[in-house]
Amino acid sequence: MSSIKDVARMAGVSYTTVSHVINGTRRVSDAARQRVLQAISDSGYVPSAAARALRGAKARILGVLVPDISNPFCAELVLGLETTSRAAGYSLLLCSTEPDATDVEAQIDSLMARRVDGLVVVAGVFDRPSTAQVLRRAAVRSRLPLLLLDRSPAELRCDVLLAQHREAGREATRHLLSLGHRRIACLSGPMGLTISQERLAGWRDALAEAGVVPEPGWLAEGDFSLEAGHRQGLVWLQQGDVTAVFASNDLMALGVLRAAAQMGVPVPGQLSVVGIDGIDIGRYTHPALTTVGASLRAVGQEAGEMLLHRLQHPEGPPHRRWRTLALLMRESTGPVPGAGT
Amino acid sequence: MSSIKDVARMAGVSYTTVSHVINGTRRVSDAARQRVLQAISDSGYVPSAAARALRGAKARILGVLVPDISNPFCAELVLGLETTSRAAGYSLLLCSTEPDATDVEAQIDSLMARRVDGLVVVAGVFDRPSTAQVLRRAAVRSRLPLLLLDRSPAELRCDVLLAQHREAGREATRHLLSLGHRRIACLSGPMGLTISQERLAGWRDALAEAGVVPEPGWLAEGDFSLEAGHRQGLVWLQQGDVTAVFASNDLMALGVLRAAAQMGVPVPGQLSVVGIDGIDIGRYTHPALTTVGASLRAVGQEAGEMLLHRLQHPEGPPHRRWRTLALLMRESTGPVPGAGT
DNA sequence: TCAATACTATCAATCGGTAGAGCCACATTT
DNA sequence: AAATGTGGCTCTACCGATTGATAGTATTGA
Repeated sequence: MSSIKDVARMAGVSYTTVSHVINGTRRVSDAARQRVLQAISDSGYVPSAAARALRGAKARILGVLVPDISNPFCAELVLGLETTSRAAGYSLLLCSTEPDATDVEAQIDSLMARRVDGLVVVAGVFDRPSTAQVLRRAAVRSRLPLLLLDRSPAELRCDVLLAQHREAGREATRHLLSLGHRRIACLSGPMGLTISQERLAGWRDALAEAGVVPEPGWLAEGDFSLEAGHRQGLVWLQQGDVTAVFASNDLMALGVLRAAAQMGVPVPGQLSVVGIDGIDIGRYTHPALTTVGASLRAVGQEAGEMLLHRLQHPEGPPHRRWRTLALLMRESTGPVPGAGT
Repeated sequence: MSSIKDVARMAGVSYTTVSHVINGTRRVSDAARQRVLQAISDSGYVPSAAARALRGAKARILGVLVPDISNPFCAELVLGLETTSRAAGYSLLLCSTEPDATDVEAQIDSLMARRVDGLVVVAGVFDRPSTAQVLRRAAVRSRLPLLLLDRSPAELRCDVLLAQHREAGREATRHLLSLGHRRIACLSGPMGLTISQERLAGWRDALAEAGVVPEPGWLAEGDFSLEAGHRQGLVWLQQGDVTAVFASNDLMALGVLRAAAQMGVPVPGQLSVVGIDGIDIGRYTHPALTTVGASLRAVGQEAGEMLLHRLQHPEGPPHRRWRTLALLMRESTGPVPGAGT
């Protein structure tokens, strides 16, 4: 790899001059500039980001911590993030922490070592206590700008982009209730995660409002995967005592749809399913997934904008924005069976 | 951010000693070591990767160029890549180039500036002539180890992980033919992409073998998106003159399935659909998608291993591995309608 | 007692850039 | 003619780490 000195030698100038040509930081005669540009183009020279960063400039990298990039929720989010941050000249260092989340701390260390300018952390990642602690320390000690998605820990002063998960869960469940369902199961995400708890609470809220007392078998815990939704969907359908399922995320909801299809249970004729998130593919399944969500690309973009804004204004008060989750009524929910037309 | 000097000051030793403690490069007395470790832990010091990289060490970053991270094909691939590379201590710098692929060169420059140790490039990205040229120059000039997925340009000497796309297209189409289909449409990916061309050629091969002359309306071009599959699916179903669709990737195939569901056309009763790739979600749709593919996580892992191996052995001859695509027969394909039982 | 031999720990050069200070030649002003 | 200004470039210190050379201090043996 050629360095600025090689270029300087080729162009017959000092390497300071090369630097000034590249950065436009000082007047350089046209003759010298031309020779330098020629040398740069001939050698394919690209200034070392490491050296620049070392000299005091920013690294222009954002770290992204998501639980699982193969979950469209994360993937679409990252896409939005990429769009925004690339436009601002930032690159993305991606960490997909699950399922072997044993060494998340090592990943964070590696981000710190690279002196990322900021960090976007998706809720699920933050919910591991050890990870949260490492992040907290990092954010406090090195003033690392942090944008937390869907999580707002009281003890950490950082920007957050939140959603009303409890309300979302409530709305999803209310939607089912309004269709006449009473026996509504909840496939929760991992109980250790705040968003799971909130969405679950929303389900409980809505049932309570309607005077429905959930039976023990109506609640199950999954891990946000297709597989988990599928497995639990089969269980519920075999037992046959719920008419609707509220899944804590879209991927599990799709798994439940699959289970229903596999067992020949018509959706929404015999079973209604609602998810949360709004992943793109939910619009294209059959039946299309009713869900509570919003465009995840837009969320990613907004998250990127918030973080970039913070980089510009490191000292301002923490921002707290809400993303709106709306009921996207599609085809996987319908009137409770036997409601009498 | 604290530096090695701060740590040295806190511990009352020279910063050389701190370095030796961190790296275990030389004997340090227990007393000194303890003080250094304490200072490191107190200050939350993490060595600067930039400074290390500058001093001659590797950056321990791999660049990843994918067309679209929100396509599960890419996302699953990246997940596999992440698993392998993280285990080896490498981080991933992610670039999702589409749809506004205008500044891919800027993205590559930014990767070069960061002196990534290696680069994984997914076929679609390489198929843009200007991008290919930039990559070629970069690979040649700075000996940047490159792993190309699904593309093997004659003029570039680098490692490749290939698949028999033509054979895959042929196999998918043959599968439809073996079910009695004759009127088989092809929803190709962008014609400018090599994989699209190959898969398309496979479709032509199989039709020719069977003595079927494709009609003009049977071929359409999409952009690998759900939306494209959906749109074209509606067109074909409205025209009603094909009994099967071979889609050049799974996402478009899912779009076609959606179109069929929407128009009340039973699959595989009235229409058969086959895709290529093997994305995970294809197993969970209804009907589950018949496709020609393999575990994409495994492909990502293999790609990672190949690239890491290359980093260890920069001088060896280029490797050329084949990933196998196999027909995954699921539920979206069946006998041609009216075949008479 | 002194030299040779470990051990430790420090010094200083270096990587590739950036930027303040300085230098030189020429033009303009008084 | 001397003083001043200015455009164009170079010198050099520095960022944070690594590493070969080196220095200081016990320990050991003769």
